[in-house]
Amino acid sequence: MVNRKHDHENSLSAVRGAMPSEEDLSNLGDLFKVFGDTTRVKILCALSESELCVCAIAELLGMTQSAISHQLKVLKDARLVGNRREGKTVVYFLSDDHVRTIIAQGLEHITEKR
Amino acid sequence: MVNRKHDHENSLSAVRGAMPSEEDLSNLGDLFKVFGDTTRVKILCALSESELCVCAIAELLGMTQSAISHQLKVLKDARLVGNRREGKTVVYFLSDDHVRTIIAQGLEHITEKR
DNA sequence: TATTCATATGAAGGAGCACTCATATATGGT
DNA sequence: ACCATATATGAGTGCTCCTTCATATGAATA
Repeated sequence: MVNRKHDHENSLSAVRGAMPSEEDLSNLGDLFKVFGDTTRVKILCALSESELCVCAIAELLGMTQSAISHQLKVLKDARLVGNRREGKTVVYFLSDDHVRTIIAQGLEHITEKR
Repeated sequence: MVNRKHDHENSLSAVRGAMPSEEDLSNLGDLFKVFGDTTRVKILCALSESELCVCAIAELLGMTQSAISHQLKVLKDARLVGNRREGKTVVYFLSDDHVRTIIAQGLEHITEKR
C-alpha cells in the first residue's frame, strides 16, 4: 500500500469507471464553449424560432454582418446550425433538437431560483 | 417606410417577441461558459456519479488542489454544485438535476454522428 | 460584364480566463 | 498551544477568443 495522506481509491474506482473518455470530455467542453457566448446564444434562440438569413440576424441583434458571420461559422463547425443558399442570401437553421433542449434546460436552471 | 436594402421585419417581429430577455440571454451565456471548460466538465461528470471531497477530485483528474479549488468556486458561484464541510474535508455535490440533463444532451450531441 | 447586394474570411487589438505559485484560513490530533 | 492536513484565495502570466476593419468571393440584375 502506497503511503498516502488520505486514501480515496474506494470512492474513486467507481467514479473512474463511469467517466466518459478523455476525448468525449474534451469534445463536451468544446461544445459547451460554443454555447458560452451571449451572441451565439442569441443566434441560437433566434434560430429556434425561425430560420433566418445572415443580415436578418445582424439586424435583429444590432451587430455587424461580419461579427455574425464569424459566429455562424463557429456554430456551423460545431454542427449546431446548418445553412443553405437561396439566391443572394444564405439561410441558417438549427441542425439539431439537442440545441433546443440544452437551451431550455439552461433557461430552467437560471429562472428556477427567483 | 425606412429605406432599407432588404427588409426583414416580417420574419423578425415574430422572432423578437419570442426571444428571452436580454438579462436571461446574458445569464444563459454565462451559465454555459461555466460548462465550457474541460476541467469543469470533468468535475461535473465525476460529481454526477458521487459526491467527492476536493482532494479526491484533484487526484482523480491529476491536477493540483489549487486548480480544482478555483474551478469549484466557479461552479459554486454558478450554483451548479453545493458543498458541506465534514471535519477537515469539504464534500462537493451536484446541486441540481439540470446539470445531468445538460451534460447528457451534450454527450448525445457529440456521439450521435459517428 | 460591370455593378450592387449578401456573405465569408484573414489579420490585429483588447479583454477574459485557467493555471501556477505563494500564502491564508480552518479543523483535528498530539 | 503547536503542528499537520485540507481547503481557499490573491496576484501574475500566458493563452484563447470576440469584435473590428479591410478585403475577397458569390450571385443577381441592368
